[in-house]
Order: sequence, then C-alpha cells, then structure tokens
Amino acid sequence: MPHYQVVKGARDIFPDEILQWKHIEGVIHRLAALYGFNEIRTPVFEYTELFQRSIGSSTDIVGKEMFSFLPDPAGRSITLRPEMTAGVMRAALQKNLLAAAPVQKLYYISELFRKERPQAGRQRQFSQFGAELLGVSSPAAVAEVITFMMHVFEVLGLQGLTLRINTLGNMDDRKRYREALRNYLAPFYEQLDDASKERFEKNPLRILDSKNPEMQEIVTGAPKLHDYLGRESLDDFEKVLFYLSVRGIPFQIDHRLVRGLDYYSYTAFEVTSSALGAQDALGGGGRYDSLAVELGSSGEVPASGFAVGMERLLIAMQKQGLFSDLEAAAPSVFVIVQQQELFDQALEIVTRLRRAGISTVIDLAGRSMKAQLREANRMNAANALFVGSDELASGKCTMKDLRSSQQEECLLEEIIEKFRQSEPLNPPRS
RNA sequence: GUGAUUGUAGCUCAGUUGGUUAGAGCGCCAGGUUGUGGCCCUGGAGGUCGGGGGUUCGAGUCCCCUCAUUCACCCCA
Repeated sequence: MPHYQVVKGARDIFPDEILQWKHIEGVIHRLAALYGFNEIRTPVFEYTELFQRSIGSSTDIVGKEMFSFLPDPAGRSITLRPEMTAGVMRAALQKNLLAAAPVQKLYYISELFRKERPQAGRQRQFSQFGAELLGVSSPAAVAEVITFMMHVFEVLGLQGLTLRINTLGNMDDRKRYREALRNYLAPFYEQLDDASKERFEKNPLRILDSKNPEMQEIVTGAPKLHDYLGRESLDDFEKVLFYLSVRGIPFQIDHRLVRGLDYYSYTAFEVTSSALGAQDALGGGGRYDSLAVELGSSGEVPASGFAVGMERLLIAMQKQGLFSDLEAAAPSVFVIVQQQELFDQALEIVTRLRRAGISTVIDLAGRSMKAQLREANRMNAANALFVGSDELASGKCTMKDLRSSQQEECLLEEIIEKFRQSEPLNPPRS
C-alpha cells in the first residue's frame, strides 16, 4: 500500500488511456476547425467574485462546491474555476475581442474543479470541452453550437444519446413567469424542502426540475413557463428547432428543463447518454445574453455555448467499445546488444537510426539478450537489430522481423533506405 | 453534507463454525536455449491481511473506532 494517494476526486491518466484522450481531442480539434471555432486557454483560477457574479450565488456550484483560497492574507479571494464560460467571457471582455471582430467563435478543452463527493462520472478535478459563440443573437448561433457538439458525438460513434431542449424566454418573460410561479407556490411554501425554500426567493424556476418526488407533485399544477413566453421568445425557439430539424438532429422538447446556472436565457439544452450511470448528462448549454452585462459590459453580448464532460464522454465510449482499434505507437527497431561491452557501439547505431527518423529503442538497463527480446516483444517493436561481435567485424547488421521471424544481414545504410521508403519522415497530415 | 458498499501479493480475487509456516490465476524476474522474443516447462521474488484498539489460549475471520474506496442522494459535465 503506497503511502501517498491521489487527492480524493482526482485521478491519474496513464499511457494506455492517453491514447483514448488523444483520439477524442483529435476529433474535437478537427471538427472545431471544420466549424471555424478557435481554441482559447484561460487561467485555471479567477477572482472569486467572477464566479459569484456569473454563475449565481444561489447555485450549488458557488454555494458549496468551489475551491477558494486567499493567495496572501491581504489578497483577494481566488477560486479554481468550476466552469469555463465565465472565464472565457471575462477574457473576451478584457481584451475587447468583439471590437476587433464582432463575431467570436471560441472552443476549449480544459480542467475544472468542483468540491463534490466523487461518484461514477463525477470527480473533483475533471475536464470539459466546450464552445462559446459570442456576438450573434440569431437563433442560428445556438443551432450552430448544438450542431458542432452533436457532430463530435457522431464522429466519435456514440449511440443512445438524447438531446432535450427548452426555452426559458427572455428576461421580461422570465420576470413575469417568476412572479406567477411564486404566486402559485406561496400557499405550498411550508411544504417545500429546504433547497426549494431557498430557491423560492432567488430563483424559483429551479424548483421545477427538482428530482424530489414531493416537489414534483407540488409543481405539476404550476403555471407553465411556455404560456408566459412572448412572441420574440417563441419565434426564437421555433427557429432553433427548425435549424436542428433541417440538419437531421433529433431532439425532445422538455418544458421542465431549467439547468442550474443563473445566466441562461432563451434556449437551454442537455444531452444524456444511456451508457452512463446516475450522472448521465454528457453535456449541456444554452444562451446567456445577460452574462456580459453581469460582468460589467456596457452593452449586452449575445452568446451561446455548451460544455461536455470529457470523462463522461470517455466512460460512455469505453462502455460502447469505441476504442477497440486504438494501438499504442510501437518502435520500428529495438536494438539488441549481445554483450554489454558492445553497448557504446550499439548506441551509435541507435543514434544514426533516430537521426534518420526511425523510431528506435535500446535496453538501457544492461539486461540479458532474452530479456531484451522480451522487452522488444512487449513493446510490440517491429524489428530487432542484433549488434554482436560478428556484425561489428563484418560491418553489417542482423535485422529480424519480429512478426514473421525472418532475419537477414545487411548494411545499416540499406536499413535506413528501406525505412525511408516505407515511412516518410514528414508524413502528410490526414 | 447524508446513506450504503468494499478494503487480503503489482492486478483480479479465494480464505470453510476464530485454530499451525495466508493461497490461486494473471503479471514480473530467472533458468531450460553461455547469439534470438511470443508458446511450453521449472524455479524465484513479492503480503504491516487499510490503520488503531478490544474480546480470546489463539483474530485475515468477532466487536468498537478511524482512514480510504466505490455506488447512490443533493446537484451537475
């Protein structure tokens, strides 16, 4: 039993799993380029107020899940980011990106931190990939980010996904609805659970998607948000659904979908996977026009975005066997040393092969030939190159194809030439 | 924060109503083959039985505490 363990809720990712991550990341980067999204990286921490203002102080994230600390006794509180949108918006506003170009399409793959009890599909350090489309108020913008997200899932081969979508209306609609909802809930106030009582004042909409059966009971008779939506909101939502339909993206309208962050308006959506456990939300997002103003912008910045949990993506793909054809990079040549006295000369050969662009390894531990061969086999090396007194005397090498077990003697130059033909040094990008 | 679950070798796990030196498979190392891997055979290394306390002649096994794990609630990716 090792003395030290990883911090609760964090985990190590070892080389075999890195293959899976790189595969997913590769698809994300490729499709982002296809859709014209550009990568952004922001610091892992921000001033705590940023999250309090943006995510909302009534949310669980801000209320109890943030890792916050004081960098020095007199300093401002800093928080390890629990989500990306606030930081990206802060960066965009600080640099005044929209003045340089009025439409910004950004994406990221980043690490986030939330102080929760870990369980399947939930960690304290986790990562999300996501996109933010700033500066466009057209419903085509939300449709664009949803399409990008669903396209990634499709290329990765995921099955069993459900896209649920709703509209929360604009700020005026929500204000009117909030009042109506409060009037309806007021007589039930004493029956509300603690969380719902808290939300009654701050954000009663969130009582709607409570999973507490008793709350659900109370809420069934509540006025419907949909009935309070103005013409503008309805038109916007219809357009979003139209764009999705046209692109063949299946969805379910769910009028109870609210989502936890305070800054959403208009469209909100969520994708769940049947391959996941209790934490089955693979990703979600929406429209958040009011966020910029909340962060001090003089005018509204229409914005749409989504975030997808990378670990959950990974779990879902593993469950569905979507990584079966991934193979670790194997060296082309494993140089085998007959006697350790010849090691230095063998190293020179290794260097020449590497300089020629041929991936080459050699046993550095001074082990027996048998152990070296076993290692070559374990690494799935394509060839073994034997360096012994005979070879050095004749100036030739013995090269063995480890798959076919055929071996032949030839000059080192011939080997290099052979590889140059079969694996070019600068392979064309696919 | 709440509930439940599981902690025995590097990994996956056995361990009978408490009873001698705690086992298996896989993996690792070495030898069989002193210049040749995989397959096979033989051998070897590796364990404070999560930790602490208690009951007992005797505890991996029973009791208490503690730490950690996992799953679930809450909420979210």
